[in-house]
Amino acid sequence: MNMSLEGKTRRQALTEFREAEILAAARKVFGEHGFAASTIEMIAAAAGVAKGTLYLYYSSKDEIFWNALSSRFREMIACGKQEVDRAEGTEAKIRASLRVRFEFFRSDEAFMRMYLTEFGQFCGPGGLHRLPVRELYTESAAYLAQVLAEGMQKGELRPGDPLETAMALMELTKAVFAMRFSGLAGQNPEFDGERFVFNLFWNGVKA
Amino acid sequence: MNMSLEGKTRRQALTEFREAEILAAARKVFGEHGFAASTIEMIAAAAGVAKGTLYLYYSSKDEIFWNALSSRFREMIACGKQEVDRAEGTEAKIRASLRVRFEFFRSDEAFMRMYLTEFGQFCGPGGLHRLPVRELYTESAAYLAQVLAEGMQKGELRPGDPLETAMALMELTKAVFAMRFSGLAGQNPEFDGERFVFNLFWNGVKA
DNA sequence: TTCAACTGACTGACCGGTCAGTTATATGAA
DNA sequence: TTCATATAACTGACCGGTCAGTCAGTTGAA
Repeated sequence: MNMSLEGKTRRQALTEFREAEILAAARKVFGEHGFAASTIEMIAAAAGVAKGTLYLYYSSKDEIFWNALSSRFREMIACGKQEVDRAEGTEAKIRASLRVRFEFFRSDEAFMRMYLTEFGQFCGPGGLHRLPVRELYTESAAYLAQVLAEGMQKGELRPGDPLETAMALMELTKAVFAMRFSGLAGQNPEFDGERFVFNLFWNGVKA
Repeated sequence: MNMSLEGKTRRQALTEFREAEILAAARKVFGEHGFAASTIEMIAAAAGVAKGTLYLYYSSKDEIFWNALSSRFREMIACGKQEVDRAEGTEAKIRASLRVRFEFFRSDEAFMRMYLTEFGQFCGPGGLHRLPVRELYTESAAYLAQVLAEGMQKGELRPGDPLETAMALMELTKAVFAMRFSGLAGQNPEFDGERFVFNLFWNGVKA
């Protein structure tokens, strides 16, 4: 974080730093225990502040959750769009999109765990409709769907519903991380999740 | 339910019926609101009994949850195993396994919603490790993994980790239902989820 | 001295689980 | 069949613990 941009006082910079600290703590706690089992006090403790301080920055548990998840998620979407634009050709664009997602998840375990444990929940039929999680999810699928639609148009990909296919790829990625982190599968250190997902998505299982 | 089997009094039959009623109500409520947001009183109301009555049949909210989910899930596993055994050849076995899953989800929306909203959650890193959900999940993947392993052996399928691949298929199935029911995609009535999942899994997206 | 930042004891709502009391059903003697 | 008794099934007010959110008081930088 650049803490000395012109136009920002030391105070403002400290405030932003504190906000980022709180959100990082929130991701850690929410990722470890899930939304319901996480308490405001756990988050405050993880951030090294008192309970009341959180309410100087955010007005509710929901808002902390939403900011913790969406801020990082939006970074991931932006980065994904950029890399996809940079890549040439359908296959390379799909690989780029996968690479960004794997890198974000690998480099920020708290974020990944939070996404794994809570995102599906919130998007699903019983999800917290009070939060615009669905829009975020849709947005992250949309640019990938665009790539797939063009690939289908050109005849490089089998015809099908691009949005549905894009979401399937995202869910496949999620599944691989979920298996790894829940200890259900993918424990072999030689197992390359990114390669596995791409191969399955691109070629299927048939020999 | 056969309520007049020899050896069962009217009482016993009614008791079993009541138990089933409670579990069905539990699936409905848990599926609609998720575990944390569902209260014992909501379930009691849905079952048409008082709060205390639930505790005559089950000893805790956890136990109700576990019975509601696992009883139906085990039926699905048993049915899947049977159909897979009956089918001949790798492709037919995979199709059979998919068909059973789709049929169970389609025929019992409450169960499907409960599975969608809560299963991943419980298996995941932040999951309720106090419940043996993971074992159930592993078991449901294992027989499919067996089929895939044999297919790989025979050279009909690309080589790979069978368990990982089996779980990927299960997650793909889940994803399709989740999209449909969350209204995010797959809304076109002509969209055939079962066909979509099989094609993607079998052939991949590449033309 | 000023005041923004921070604190943590406190409040009120909520909910899982209990249990003393009520109702429904079965039994069997008259 | 009728009534008395026993017991199983059920009820819902209540209890204790938890936790999101508040606010009067404290701290420390400028």
